[in-house]
Amino acid sequence: MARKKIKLVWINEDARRRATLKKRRKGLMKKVKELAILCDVRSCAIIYCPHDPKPEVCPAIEETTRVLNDFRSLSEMEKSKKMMNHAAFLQQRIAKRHEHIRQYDLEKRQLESTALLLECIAGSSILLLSTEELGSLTVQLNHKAKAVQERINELQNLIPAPPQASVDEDHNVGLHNYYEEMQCSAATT
Amino acid sequence: MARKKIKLVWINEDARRRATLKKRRKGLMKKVKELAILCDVRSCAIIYCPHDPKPEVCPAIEETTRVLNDFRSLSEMEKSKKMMNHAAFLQQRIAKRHEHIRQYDLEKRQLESTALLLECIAGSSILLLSTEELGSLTVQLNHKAKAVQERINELQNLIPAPPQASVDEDHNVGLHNYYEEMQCSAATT
DNA sequence: TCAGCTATCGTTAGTAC
DNA sequence: AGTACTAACGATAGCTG
Repeated sequence: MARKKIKLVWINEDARRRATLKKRRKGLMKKVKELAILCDVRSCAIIYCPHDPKPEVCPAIEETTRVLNDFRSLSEMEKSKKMMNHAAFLQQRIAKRHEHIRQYDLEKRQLESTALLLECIAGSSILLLSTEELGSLTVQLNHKAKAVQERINELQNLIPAPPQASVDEDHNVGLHNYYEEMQCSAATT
Repeated sequence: MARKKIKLVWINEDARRRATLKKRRKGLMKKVKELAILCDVRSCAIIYCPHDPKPEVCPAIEETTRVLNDFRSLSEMEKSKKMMNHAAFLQQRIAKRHEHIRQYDLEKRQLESTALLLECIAGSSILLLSTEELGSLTVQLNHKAKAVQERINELQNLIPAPPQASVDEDHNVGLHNYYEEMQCSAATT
């Protein structure tokens, strides 16, 4: 989009790809925030950077608390205006039933793709999880993760601990680490 | 960004705001996909449109399966090139230990904000969950959801079933439905 | 590696239908 | 409401220090 038009394919050169990622990530996050302000929509973008296994950038944590604080500071009158009464809610539930039915179709399709995802997690480094998919995968991942963690612990006994990392962090490994662990497990079996 | 520069504030006119939302949402999703392709990062954007309480737009479900299918269709040689061997993985783990330590700090901070979120879920309709936050919330939500579901079932007995929705969908309610249910529960207690 | 710098490109606000 | 158009604007690829 600048001095030269680039083709929409994986950038091979490492430096160029990382520069692009940094620039575009910044631009993307800006646009997410702008949209949230301009149109008052809850919006969130998540980008997992490779080789940077931190939970990652997301315009959410600060933004979330800000939005929630705004709601909290609303007057009680404003709040009650936003709250529907009991009867209204029941009627709304009826009107929404057909919506629900459509939604279950979506859930069904998601379960299918979830099965595919789970299959690939064990052997690939390429992952793209949506919020919904993550939710349904969490339980299954936790089971898988336990077995993998045991394997990791076994392997830990085979290598010396590095000088600057004497802290034993292995008793509490977060979900986002499991991708590495699984690759490790996959490579050893 | 066009005929006239607009100030970064909530757009008051309903038609103009909706038009902007539609255009920018499209552009945003395009950029998310581009970034995923150009830099091979897992990326995801979620936008909740007002008055449209459906699970919402996300460039993930089709994209996920597409990306994974691409990976599957890679030759076995290409796959093995992407796989690291056992020893390399162990060395990589050592190098990444300090990364992990930093990560646990972040997790701690996230737990704090999660507590705030959970508090607000019960009483507000304003939600903005990141992937990580959703992951950690799922377990707690499932407990909450069970209690809410029982309440819903009680209420179901007080209203007649609508003609076009005779399907009993209440035995299998997805996570994304719980927001409504909780509002309902909150309004009735 | 990182932070400017711009030419150039992509996005989009307003408009017309 | 939706599409099509286009002038203007913002984002950014490649460069430089």
